[in-house]
Amino acid sequence: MKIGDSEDAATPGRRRNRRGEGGKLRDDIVNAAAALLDETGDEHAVTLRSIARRIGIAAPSIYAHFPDQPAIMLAVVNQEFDLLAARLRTAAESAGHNARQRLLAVGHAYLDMARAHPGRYRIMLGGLWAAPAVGESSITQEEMDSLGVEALAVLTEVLGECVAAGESTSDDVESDAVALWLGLHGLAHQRAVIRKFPWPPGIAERIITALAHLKEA
Amino acid sequence: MKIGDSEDAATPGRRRNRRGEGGKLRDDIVNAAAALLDETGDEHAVTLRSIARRIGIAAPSIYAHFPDQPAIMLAVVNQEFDLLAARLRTAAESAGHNARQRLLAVGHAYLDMARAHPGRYRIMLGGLWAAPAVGESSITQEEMDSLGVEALAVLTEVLGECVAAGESTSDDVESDAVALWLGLHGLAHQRAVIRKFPWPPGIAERIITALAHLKEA
DNA sequence: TGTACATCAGTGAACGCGCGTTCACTGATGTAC
DNA sequence: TGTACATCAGTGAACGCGCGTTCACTGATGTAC
Repeated sequence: MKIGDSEDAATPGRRRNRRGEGGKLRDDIVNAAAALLDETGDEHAVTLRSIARRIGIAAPSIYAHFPDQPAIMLAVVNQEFDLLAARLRTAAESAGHNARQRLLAVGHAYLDMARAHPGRYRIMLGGLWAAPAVGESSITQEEMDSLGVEALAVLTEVLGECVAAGESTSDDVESDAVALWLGLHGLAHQRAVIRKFPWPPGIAERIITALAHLKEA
Repeated sequence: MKIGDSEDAATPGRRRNRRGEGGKLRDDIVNAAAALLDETGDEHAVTLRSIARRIGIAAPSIYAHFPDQPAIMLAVVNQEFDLLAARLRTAAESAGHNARQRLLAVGHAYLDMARAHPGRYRIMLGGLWAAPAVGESSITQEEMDSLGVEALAVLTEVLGECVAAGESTSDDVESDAVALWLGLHGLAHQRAVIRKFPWPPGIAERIITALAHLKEA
């Protein structure tokens, strides 16, 4: 390599996929985008060129898999929401049969996921790619609407169990599940954004028990 | 003007400030930045050039008033947090002497402010300019830390009044004020970001009464 | 009252950068005969 | 079994764009004498 060479492809470790395995690059692209979100927390840092650089491909190669940048973001966010729903379900299952413990486990699983990947979480629930992207890009309204549904369903489910078990005095499980989600989100989001705030100890339990109308322990 | 002329300065309406009044441009810059946030919701849309275009000045003129772009963002956010605290105080005063009504008024004032300017709100509380900007730009840590303090103080105050009046069963006013703020923020932020969600009717009261531990009406 | 001058409030051209996107292309690999 | 060929999985150069930032400058306005 001569001095002065400058290429977009920084990591030469990558080998071209074999015939029929071209689809693997799609996963590499989505994972690279997620990693860039983790590092920067900024959706604008996820450019075709930054993704290409990180994987070690040429930028135009991405066009074989995604029509535009918002499509990549949607793929990341979709994957992340699926993962979130799965984590919440796992948390509920692992927590046993006590309704109150199941609900607390789900709430903490939500917060843990946000804390593990603040940059990703910030974009998932607060990304600008959301609203204005529809219409100007390849993203459809249905794809947008279906995003958080699964996760909210898990919350609604465990809250309903609490009511059935006499642990919660909620008079409207659907509405209180939304309220609970918003409270969790408020905490998760501000933790992801500011980090230095002197959070009161037990703030998570405080929010969950209040919004879920749990009886005193 | 000849055909083919192309200038950055789009609005020729502006007249140069008189001697000694150069500082007026500073306010114009901050207001233009806030207006750009309202229109786009995107901090990256607030560039030196877009601000200059909107005011009708040349981009380099900004350097006389701000050292860099983050400094402009901080000025906007500072102004907005001051305005928020003032609105919350006004809401409490206008609501009379009933502690419960004062708290509800403050909560709704918070939500109203977010709803009136979603783009601004999103950046104020979720902007990326926040954490990583310190150190790399002209923004100091003290400036960051002092941002939401006033608004939270108002919430703490009216919640304390509710406890004193026997309207709230909170056992820890400081912590519950933070919890209440986070619940309000969760709702305000998601409303600012997604907008199409079928919010349950009365979701705001539901969140406020639960987190403030208000007794049943 | 008149005039020279300092200063204030900006301007306009230019630079290098990273970006999305296009275009013609290349070279390894599997397949038909 | 050997070989020609189609196709797959990409490449590399180039374009125009908006950006932050620099630099030397300009022209109106208030002030000192």
